[in-house]
Amino acid sequence: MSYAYDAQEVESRWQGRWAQEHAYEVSNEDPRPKFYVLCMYPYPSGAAHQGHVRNYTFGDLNVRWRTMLGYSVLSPIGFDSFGLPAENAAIKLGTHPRPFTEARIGELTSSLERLGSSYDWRRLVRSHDPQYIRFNQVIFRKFLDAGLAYRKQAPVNWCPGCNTVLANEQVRADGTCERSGDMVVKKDLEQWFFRITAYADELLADLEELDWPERVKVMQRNWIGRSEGARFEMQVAGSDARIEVFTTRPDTGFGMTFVVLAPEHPLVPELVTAEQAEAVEAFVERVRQEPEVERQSAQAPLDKRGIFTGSYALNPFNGRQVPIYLADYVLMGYGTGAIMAVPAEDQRDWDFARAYGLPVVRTVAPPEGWEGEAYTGEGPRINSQWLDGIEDTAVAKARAIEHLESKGLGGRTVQYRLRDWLVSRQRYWGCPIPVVYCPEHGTVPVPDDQLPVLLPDNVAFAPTGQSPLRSHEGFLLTTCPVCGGPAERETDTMDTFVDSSWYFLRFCNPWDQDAPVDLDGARHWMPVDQYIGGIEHAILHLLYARFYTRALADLGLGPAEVREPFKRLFTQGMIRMDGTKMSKSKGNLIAPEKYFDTVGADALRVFHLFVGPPADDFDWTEQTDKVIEGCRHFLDRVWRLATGEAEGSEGSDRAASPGDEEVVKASHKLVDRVTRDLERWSYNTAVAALREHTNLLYLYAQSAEGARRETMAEAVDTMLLLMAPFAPHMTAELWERRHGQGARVHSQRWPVADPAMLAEDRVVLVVQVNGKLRDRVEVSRSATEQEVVAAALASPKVVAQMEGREPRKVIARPPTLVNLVV
RNA sequence: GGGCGCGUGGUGGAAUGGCAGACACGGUGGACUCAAAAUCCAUUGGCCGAGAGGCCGUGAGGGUUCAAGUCCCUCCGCGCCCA
Repeated sequence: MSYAYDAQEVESRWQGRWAQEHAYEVSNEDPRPKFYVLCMYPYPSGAAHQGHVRNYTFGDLNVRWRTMLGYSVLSPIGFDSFGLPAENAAIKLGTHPRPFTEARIGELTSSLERLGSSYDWRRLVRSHDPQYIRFNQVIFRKFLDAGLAYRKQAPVNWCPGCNTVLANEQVRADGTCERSGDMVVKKDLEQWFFRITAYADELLADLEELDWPERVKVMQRNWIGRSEGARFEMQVAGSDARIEVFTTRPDTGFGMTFVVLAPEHPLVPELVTAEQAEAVEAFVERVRQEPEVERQSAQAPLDKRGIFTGSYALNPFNGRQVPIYLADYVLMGYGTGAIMAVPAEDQRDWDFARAYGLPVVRTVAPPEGWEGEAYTGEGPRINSQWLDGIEDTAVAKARAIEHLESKGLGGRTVQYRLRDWLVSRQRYWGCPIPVVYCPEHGTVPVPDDQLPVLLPDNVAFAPTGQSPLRSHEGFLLTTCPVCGGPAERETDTMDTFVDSSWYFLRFCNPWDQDAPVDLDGARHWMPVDQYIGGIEHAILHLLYARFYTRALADLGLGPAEVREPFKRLFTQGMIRMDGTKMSKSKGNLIAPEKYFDTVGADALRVFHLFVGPPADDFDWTEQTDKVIEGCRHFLDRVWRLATGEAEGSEGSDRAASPGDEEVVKASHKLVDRVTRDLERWSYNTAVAALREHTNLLYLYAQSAEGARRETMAEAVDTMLLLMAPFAPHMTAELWERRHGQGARVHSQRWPVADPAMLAEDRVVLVVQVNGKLRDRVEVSRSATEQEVVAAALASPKVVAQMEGREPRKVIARPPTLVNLVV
């Protein structure tokens, strides 16, 4: 393979210059309009993989383009450097997570630099830095003071593989850990939570105004899961006990023919009759062993999944006694842990009723000829006394709620699926939770002047189910900040999603020593104007960050007006191989280094931009290397044009001709096309336009009259400007060679197309007969309806198709289309 | 089961309701070369035809429209999210 230029030499030289010239360092006092571009900061797993390359190429393109548009662009980078992989590696290799992590950061940094990414490296933030730990802990303490952080005993998701608790979001739909793949089990433990549910309504409502992919908004909406309904109490027959239930369909209350409780429900012992005691106990014990997902996935036959308690409740609508059952699919953690079962209008209740021979009473009349089972649609109420005949479900719901309120049994309520965020982890490599337990004073936060609480280095990493910090006495044993008496430190660390929930605020002024977030800096730069990352963070990270930004604003730790962190979000597609995501654990990573060493970073960048829509997944195949070669080939063609190496590309100083004019017009069209494509994130078509234009310039250079020197020079300069965000090294080199020492393509203004040059005098008129293309005729741009129809009818091909018939109808869209209907 | 998205040449993909397949990868042919590589040029959806040209064609079927890859309905397949 022989190339037109030495990519390695050119690229490393320009990377050196950009660093030396501080090209992408920005000041908070910069008077230009601001633009904040951010790629989700990476977990440092070592050298970059193609997913990183894609992500950071998109980011860098935006940074360089926005800069050329005249913005003061904030482009920071950091590392999400706490987390399990480093600790697992430490256990496996006998090293310490810190040097391990820092070595991986070094490798990833090198990859990012070799890619040509432009960052303000002075603003680097790493989650494991003592300063970052300190501010993480300051925020935690403020949350604690404000009641946003609290500790409680809770059944939690425990991953036996990772030896730690997981957040709901980290458990996959099949009940396995998203990290290790082990089956997650339930454990009752004392855990720390953040009260994200306090913001549920706001997090839901504010999604509306975000310029985010609709798909991501839908996922967040579903995750928050707001449902309006009623909460009410039911009396247990022959007892003082009351069962509280939540339902979204209070209007179907007359159809409640039984009640179902979660097996863990605290009233269970009280409700179970002597005859049923043994069977219920066995049932409850069995359910306790089942993972939550299996309980909900409805695989096992239903008649094995529930049991009668022997007791009855009173239906508050009609006063009838209904049996009380337990079933594994009712969960204590959601709602009240008890449901009113209406088999006629709920399919799962229907199935349960069938399995246990329970009655079904329809309260909404299904349409004529309904042969289905449960009916959840609209229809007049029946069998419902004072609700009978009402067709509007909303009205019926309101009446039912009024009834409950008037009887003092309950009322309207809003229920969320969203749970509070469980943030404690029984692992070492994370931010310590800054709390001390004193026998006298209980839970005491570590005062600010004693922060940060840092991780000790000399710990044993054997996974025991307890944090390694627990066995480190020097860390564990401390004194109470209040009384000075002996006390123990909290040994759990924070979920790493805590670290990534506010790093974008820290970037605004990472030099501030006094507070996590500098209010002036955040006011200047926030919100992030363009956030770029993977769809896999659609729920977790993005929701937590939105919560954090609001909580910080409310506590005065962030600017009050900054409540949404990410104005615009772009979620890039994944790189896949053989149908699965590329990842280190699957061993199918393709390192970019081999491409840096051969075709160069610019070619790899152009490849990622060219190969398909940025939002779509891409399958890496055996053919991919060929496509990357092709991108290098394209760059070589541009290089040869720009250096005069391509045949005829220098041009001659002849007088201007109509052919030159066409080239000038094509350049203006190119500016227009590429600019619009960048605005709509259509990088693949932008590259296609650039390649098309290159092909055109080659033909121009080799045309009979030859290229005109000035015309060619302008056309090539325009190309270089447009390509500067795509292939920064090559364009920087060519620009300097063409414009002299010190000339910088990335400091130029982005070109603007002259609208007058976009309009052609002559256009192609498409002539259809009965909607089928029959001919193309050239007409004037200003051709009238009469003129285009006349031109169409004059075409010999059209005359042949018409076979002497008169058009029955003529559709004319001058000057581009005529359709003759016969 | 529910919701959302997607099905276009051998391959990746393009196409504000108005010329389907831009731009590439691969293939074929040519120029250059002793030869090859590299480079440059041409050609490349299928079928029929010597050619001019014609017919068919965007997962399947139907509909709306002068005109449908694009809008609507049904079905099939794939993916994602929630169950």
